[in-house]
Amino acid sequence: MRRSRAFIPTSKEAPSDATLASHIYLARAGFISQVAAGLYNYMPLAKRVIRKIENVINEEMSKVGAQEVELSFVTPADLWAESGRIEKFGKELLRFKDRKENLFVLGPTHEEMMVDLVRNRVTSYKNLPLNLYQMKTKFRDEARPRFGLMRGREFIMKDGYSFHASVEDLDREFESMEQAYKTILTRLGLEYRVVEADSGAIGGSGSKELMVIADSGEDTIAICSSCEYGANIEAAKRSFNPNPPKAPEAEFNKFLTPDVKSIEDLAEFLKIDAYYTIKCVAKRVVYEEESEIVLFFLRGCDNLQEVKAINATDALEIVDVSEEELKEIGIIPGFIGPLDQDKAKHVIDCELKNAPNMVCGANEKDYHYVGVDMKVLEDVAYFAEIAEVNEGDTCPHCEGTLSFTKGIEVGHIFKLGTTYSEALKAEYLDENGKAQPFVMGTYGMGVSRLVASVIEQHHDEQGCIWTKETAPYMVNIMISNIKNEAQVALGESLYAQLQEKNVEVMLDDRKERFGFKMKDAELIGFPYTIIIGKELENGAVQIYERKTQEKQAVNVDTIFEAIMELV
RNA sequence: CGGGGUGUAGCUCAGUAUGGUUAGAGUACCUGGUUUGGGACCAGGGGGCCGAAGGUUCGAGUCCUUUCACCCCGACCA
Repeated sequence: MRRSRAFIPTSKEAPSDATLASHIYLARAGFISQVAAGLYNYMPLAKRVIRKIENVINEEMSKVGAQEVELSFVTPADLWAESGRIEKFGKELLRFKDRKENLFVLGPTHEEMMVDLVRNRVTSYKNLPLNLYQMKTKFRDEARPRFGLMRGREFIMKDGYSFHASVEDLDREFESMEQAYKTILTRLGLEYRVVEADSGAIGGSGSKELMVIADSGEDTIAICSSCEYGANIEAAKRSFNPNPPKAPEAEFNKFLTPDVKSIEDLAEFLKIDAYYTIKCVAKRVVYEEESEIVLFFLRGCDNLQEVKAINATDALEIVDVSEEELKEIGIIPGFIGPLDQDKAKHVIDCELKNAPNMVCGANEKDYHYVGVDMKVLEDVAYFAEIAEVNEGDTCPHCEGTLSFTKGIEVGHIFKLGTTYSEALKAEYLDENGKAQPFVMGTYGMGVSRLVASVIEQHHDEQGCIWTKETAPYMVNIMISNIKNEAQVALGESLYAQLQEKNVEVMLDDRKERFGFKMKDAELIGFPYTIIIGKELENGAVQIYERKTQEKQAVNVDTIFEAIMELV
């Protein structure tokens, strides 16, 4: 492409609202332009990057036997009613009626559509397994889209779905897809981590997220210092503390603790470690039809993990509750304890099961119990994992310690089991001629989010630094002075030669000054720029590598071979 | 969905407290000239329903009411 003809509106100024590097540079370098909240136009450069990422995905998918399809973007609302997700998704589903008053939704994901496509067409175990996927625009009417391509309402996702006759076969496919996804991210030049994730409302027996490591990531992940373990903080586990602080020794006793309400005060007042205190987090737990106050008890040194709390209570959501609401039902904030607690339902963190030497509220103003042995509640209370892991906690799989880092969720793979096939009555006949629901897996990867992720990981103050597999053009040929005939002649000849070799090449033939064109090339982020300039008189040109910002002199006679070596 | 903020030239923003010539700057764009190794300079030029609708006033970018959009924090997010 000739730069003079290219539609690449670069700008010195970033959009006023852009905060992320990927948003700023993709906008400034003329890749994307915003249309409305969470909606972006992809301009030629972005389109090329997207296509390159899609090609990598396609190649890896075809290696593992997945087949590409494309389902319609507009989906009948009936299907969503059939699976029950029309309520679950709520306002995120963009709904509308056609001229015949039929209700449709723009597809936010395609489980229902894919099951509908396969049911009654694949009817025998002999035709399983089957793995179908598509690259498709998705639409989710998010409450708060943000961060450019990172969290748009409209975005491109690769979504794949597999169908199996057994859980074992699903496990095999899941493993194969995890490997394929890892290969894809490695090829794209991304540093990532595969982590265990919360399966959430979609259910299923397992899910893993592929996280691109970046400070700007919206997810917190816990990773082990010595083994491969990594997990989203929503799902992260830990081992019991192998070296707990020294336990306070006391006979079971009600103890006067005037005005001591917080865990810090309590630990200070009794001169004990917060590890031996029991904290209560009161929340309102919301179900489909009703809501109620639930008391969550955990160690004073821990915090409630809301996703775990939701899973433990089967709730739709959990919201804060005021002290007044607690007093109304006879609960005394600051002195809430699990013993003889009959005012509200409660959930106790599983680590407190059988824990001795604890201190907790006595459900009476200004009193705490000391010397509590939680064993007394062993058979009567509901224990569940509700505590959030802390940095420094012990890995659940080895002796290592956990630390936190931020990640961008670019992939999520699920073992769905039969959730959707049962809901949508999608069945096949097994060896005995008996109808069985498909065992399913689903595998998502955010294509447009990957575009942003590459830049989050690969940029500097000058702009984008594309990796080889993602670059919109591999080589930029810069003619420093367009009035110099020798420079133009060499530029044109190299341009033709590289095109001949199918190298993706840009020829900067604009009538601009050297500095302007360099800044532009750096902002866009071509991996290599061939600078044809003053040194041409002495038979030399330069190769500028974007990543290192180094210029290397090359003899004119060998420049073609030199650049072919690099690309 | 709660809290906050912003809408003026393609883009980034002044101007709005206290209403008053023809609404400004930088940048981008067009013309001409100079310049040609780090977003260069000089001269000239085009570009605006001041988010929208009502209202107050002799007069509204500026005051009042309504509304829409976008952004930020949080909640939410297979």
